[in-house]
Amino acid sequence: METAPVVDLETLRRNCANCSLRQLCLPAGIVASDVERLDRVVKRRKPVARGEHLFRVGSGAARIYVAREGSFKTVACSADGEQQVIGFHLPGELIGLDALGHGQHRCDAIALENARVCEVPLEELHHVAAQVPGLQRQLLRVIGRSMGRDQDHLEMMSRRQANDRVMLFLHSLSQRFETLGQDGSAFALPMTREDIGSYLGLVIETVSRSFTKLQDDGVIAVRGRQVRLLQQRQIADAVHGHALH
Amino acid sequence: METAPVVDLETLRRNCANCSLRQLCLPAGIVASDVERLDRVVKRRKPVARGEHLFRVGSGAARIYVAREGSFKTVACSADGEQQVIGFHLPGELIGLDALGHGQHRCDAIALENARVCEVPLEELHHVAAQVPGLQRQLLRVIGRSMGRDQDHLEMMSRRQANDRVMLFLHSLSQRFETLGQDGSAFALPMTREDIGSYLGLVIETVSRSFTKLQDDGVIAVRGRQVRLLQQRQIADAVHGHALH
DNA sequence: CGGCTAGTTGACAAGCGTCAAGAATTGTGG
DNA sequence: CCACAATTCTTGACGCTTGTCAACTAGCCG
Repeated sequence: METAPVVDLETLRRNCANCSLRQLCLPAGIVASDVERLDRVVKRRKPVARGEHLFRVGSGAARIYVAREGSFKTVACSADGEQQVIGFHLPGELIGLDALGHGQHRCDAIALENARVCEVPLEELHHVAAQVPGLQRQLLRVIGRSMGRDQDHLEMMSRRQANDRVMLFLHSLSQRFETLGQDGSAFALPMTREDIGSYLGLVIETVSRSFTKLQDDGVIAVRGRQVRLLQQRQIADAVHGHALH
Repeated sequence: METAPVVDLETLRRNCANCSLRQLCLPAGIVASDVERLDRVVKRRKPVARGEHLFRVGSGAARIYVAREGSFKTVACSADGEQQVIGFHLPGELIGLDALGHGQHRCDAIALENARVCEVPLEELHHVAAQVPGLQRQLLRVIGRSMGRDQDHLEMMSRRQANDRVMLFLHSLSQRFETLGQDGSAFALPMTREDIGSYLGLVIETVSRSFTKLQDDGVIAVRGRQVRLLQQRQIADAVHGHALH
């Protein structure tokens, strides 16, 4: 058996240049020869099993991660052990930016399903970015998009009605799935109701009741983690602040 | 009268190298000669009057700003005109990062008092950062700190009790004033109760009641916008999640 | 002095958290 | 492949916090 070709294929498939997410990720808008330079500093990591930590609060942050397959949650922990989900990370989205400010992670990152990540050492990224003009710009762009998702999250939290929060949440997920080229009107939630509740500042019972209410109103169809958005119009209206009664 | 020396003094005072905020801002950790290169691309702007907009939703973002004197709020607007304060910006803190993702501002920035800002054109900043190794790192650091404040905000919003939100808010402000070398235990709020309410997801009446309650409990002393933190210990406990009854 | 905005306080009710029980789904070992 | 356990999720009843509405007070500036 010839193993060499298999290794080559594997390597090729794992290159930034051949990655299906490259348009969303750091290589976007960078010429091929420069992508290769970026590629050399990116480490492809072993799969992360469901429930496994990618990093923990307090650990130093010499690198940032990109979800490659599967999704993650980031969880901030109070001193008393109370936890709060502060972000979900779908493929192509950055993980670990929370440590940029003071060099230590402020949250745990946990895989919601069996997943893979790319690992980018910050020091080497800086080195390449100094030489590749587009990379620095693209880095700020993906960081900016990450901040945009955080702002979306904040806008969910600012809604007083649980139903509105849940609708905004579903809308946001829908958009992100569509960005990934997937169906934004029907998808499987990668997280539990508990995670959703923590993320939205609601208890699990309220999340459950909201799903039921939205289904009764014909806005969505839910069965377990499978969700279908039936009245995207009504959801979009809620997103833009028009009251829904 | 010799006007020339006056101009020189003015210019000197306004340089990054002589700025009292330089340790918190982009020049931190950069050697003098490189600070000068940064300095050349930074534009010192006219004062921004209280209530005046620094930028508006939808406007393109070729630059980022640093509050220099006075503070700002950023306000996200739903389509129906409902507004939500998503951030406060004290001197030394960045404003305008919300446009990094898609090139358009997602919020209005409004001066809370008569203020001044420094204006940094992004394109030229990239140019300098590519040549000054420390600047790129420092840029990510200040962006990271900005994200850290956003995370603090999220943690306020995730508290269920209005009192906890207000205490976390006061604690956060206190820390930020101390970072500026000011007294963190007694300060003047630059924003209205309405702004605080919007920022914390509470109505103005609830904010008012929380202030009164905290004062009755001897945790703080409030008189209008003047606040004094009396039991920092109790506030710190609330921050770390220990219940306060 | 008078008008305006900002802030405070009270009464009431609605929405959500809490507690409790049960149903549905997933995982595991025989 | 089934049975059983462990999660995960749903539903109901009840009470409390907070939003809503309203009236009033305190500052501020012309």
